[in-house]
Amino acid sequence: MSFTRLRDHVDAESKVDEDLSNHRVELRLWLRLLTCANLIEAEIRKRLREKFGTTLPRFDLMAQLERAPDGILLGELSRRMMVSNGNVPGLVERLVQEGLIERQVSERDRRAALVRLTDHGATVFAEMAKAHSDWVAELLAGLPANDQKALWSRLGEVKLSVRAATEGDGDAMTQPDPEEDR
Amino acid sequence: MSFTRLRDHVDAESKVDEDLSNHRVELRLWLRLLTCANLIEAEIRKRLREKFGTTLPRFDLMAQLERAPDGILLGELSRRMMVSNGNVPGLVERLVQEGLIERQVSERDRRAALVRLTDHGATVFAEMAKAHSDWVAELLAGLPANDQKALWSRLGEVKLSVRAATEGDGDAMTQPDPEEDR
DNA sequence: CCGAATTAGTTTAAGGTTAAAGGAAATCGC
DNA sequence: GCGATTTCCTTTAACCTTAAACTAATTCGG
Repeated sequence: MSFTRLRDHVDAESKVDEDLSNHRVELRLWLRLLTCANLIEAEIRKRLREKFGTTLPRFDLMAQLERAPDGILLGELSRRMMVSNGNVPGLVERLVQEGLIERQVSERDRRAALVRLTDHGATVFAEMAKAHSDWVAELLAGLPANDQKALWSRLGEVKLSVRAATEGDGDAMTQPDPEEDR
Repeated sequence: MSFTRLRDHVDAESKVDEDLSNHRVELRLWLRLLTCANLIEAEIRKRLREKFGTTLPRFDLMAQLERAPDGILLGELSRRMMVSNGNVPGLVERLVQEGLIERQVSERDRRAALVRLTDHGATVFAEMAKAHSDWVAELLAGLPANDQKALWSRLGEVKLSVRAATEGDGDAMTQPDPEEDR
């Protein structure tokens, strides 16, 4: 993805022009962030397909289950995956068909259903997770470890800034971060 | 999105353990990068829908056209948008229906078709681009300008690292960056 | 208790996304 | 010229995604 432009000039002194120059910095930052995320994500999707015949959403779903050995409710799953509720049943159904996960309706609350990895699913996921980790390391190998840490910290500021700016604007679903992103 | 885990321990000295600790750093960086991109993108999608009744892909397509006043070929469009070719005709058709863009088959090469913004499309896009720029500035307002610049630079390294790692592995389509991301 | 509100999940319609296969026009090599 | 190749675009099938409407079970307030 990509977008926008803005043909304005910086180094002005009025409030308005200061704002415009800020826009440019922020837009450029956002566009580059998006470019990086898209490049990495595209490569991971491609390799998941080629090496494992699976997709990123399926991998992501299994990753959530791997962390919840006792099973997890569909609603909680959609929250952790940061996707809408309606997304989940289809995804779950496909993984059940593949024998990688299993569904179990709760006895106590017959609306609720727990999903968890099957033994086979756990085995398959372990392989994929290893490969995934290696791929990410490979893709980011060009950055010195210190730069990686610095980047991670600054992205923490980004996260806070965005969360602060979107809080309460109908943002009912405050999304949890992935476990490794704390 | 989110994924992966890795329950390993750092501070070892063998090559293998060093690698594992590197994985953790890189994974954490990637997951946080992804979280940030998703948070921002979700908010922008939401506002485009609520305020303008449109979608991010449509906005993105129009942004590309806005930079190419003489029109652009569909293939070039798909390259700049970083989406596959098959994606474009449907998107173009919807925007043509809305009267925002126009298609014109080339006289010289009857395979080729140029698309460009209509006058109405240009007007509408200008409004949206202004709002979009303001939104991004708002979302990133929590970061000091210096941090933004530092982040932008480091993300440049990320981009290079990923490009270097994916070069030649069947990566026929080396994607151009968005204009503001140079 | 029992009606109202809440909660868990599903379905639906519309759209975005991809890889792969295919059609049509232009170009290349001889 | 003309067959092979390349290029531009479209179509297809499968999947992912969302918001919104809906079903069903549970809980809450009297």
